[in-house]
Amino acid sequence: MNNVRFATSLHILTLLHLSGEELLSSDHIAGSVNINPAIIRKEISSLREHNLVGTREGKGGGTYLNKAAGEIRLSQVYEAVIQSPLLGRSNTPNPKCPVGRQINGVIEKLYTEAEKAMITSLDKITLEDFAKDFK
Amino acid sequence: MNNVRFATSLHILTLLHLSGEELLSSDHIAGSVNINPAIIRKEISSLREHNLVGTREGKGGGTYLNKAAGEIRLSQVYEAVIQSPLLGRSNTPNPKCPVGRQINGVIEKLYTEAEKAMITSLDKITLEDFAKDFK
DNA sequence: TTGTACTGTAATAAAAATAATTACAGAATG
DNA sequence: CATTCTGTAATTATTTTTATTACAGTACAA
Repeated sequence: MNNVRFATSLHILTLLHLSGEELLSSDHIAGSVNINPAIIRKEISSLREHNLVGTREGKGGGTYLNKAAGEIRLSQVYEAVIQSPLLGRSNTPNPKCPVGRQINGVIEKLYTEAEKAMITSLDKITLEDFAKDFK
Repeated sequence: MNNVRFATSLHILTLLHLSGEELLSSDHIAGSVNINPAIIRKEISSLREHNLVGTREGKGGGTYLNKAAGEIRLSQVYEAVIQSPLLGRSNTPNPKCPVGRQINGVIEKLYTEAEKAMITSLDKITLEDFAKDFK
């Protein structure tokens, strides 16, 4: 996962949490994250698909947390954002070689285990916990 | 880490392990992984810096495991290969925003924890264990 | 009922990361 | 000293990721 999406989503969610009831516009969020509002809206789109946030369109619209911060686990944020295997891609090895033929299966099993360990650690942390580190 | 390096290194090490005492050339390995020999040599270079393998130059040369497969933990392979944060990069947020100002620190702490959980799971598996899945 | 301020989304372009290729000097062998 | 390897750098190509632009659609509120 060599991108910035997880960090961006955490940033968005933190802002929403700390802003209480107030809806935040993508422009406002973009100003804090320091990236383009269209990217923020796209990211929010993923978060919304995972029911972590809701949005209201039109004038005065914006985004809000769809559940209490204590109910949002960082593992859910990870799930909303992940698109490629945590530990990287695979090769397309030579099927004529016994190792080449089997390695992707073996690697996938390994990666699944390792990712699970990571997700378990994220699962213990809620957005509320995360936000407590901001003074 | 959206690249293929971990998979490549695992492949290399598995071949070396299963080939016993025999030195393997980068050409031979490249044939099984199905990538360019120069990339294999570069990858081997990292593994060698981490003392996982040794190489002999010149005619008849090649690469060999530098320790017993049971002594090589997959966490070490990960360390040899990792170059960017497991969970992705950070933004360069707006320092005028309280959240923007602090978030990279908070994220780093989180990422470190999550990565540690993942590494712990890799640490339990040796190359020997890994290779047992090949029939 | 119309102007304004939002979102959603797609299309495109730009930048960055990754992988592949090529080349060649140097090492060890026989 | 020809051959077969490695090490490494330079270059190019490819893929991924991010940024930009544009505009239709929604909702509010005057």
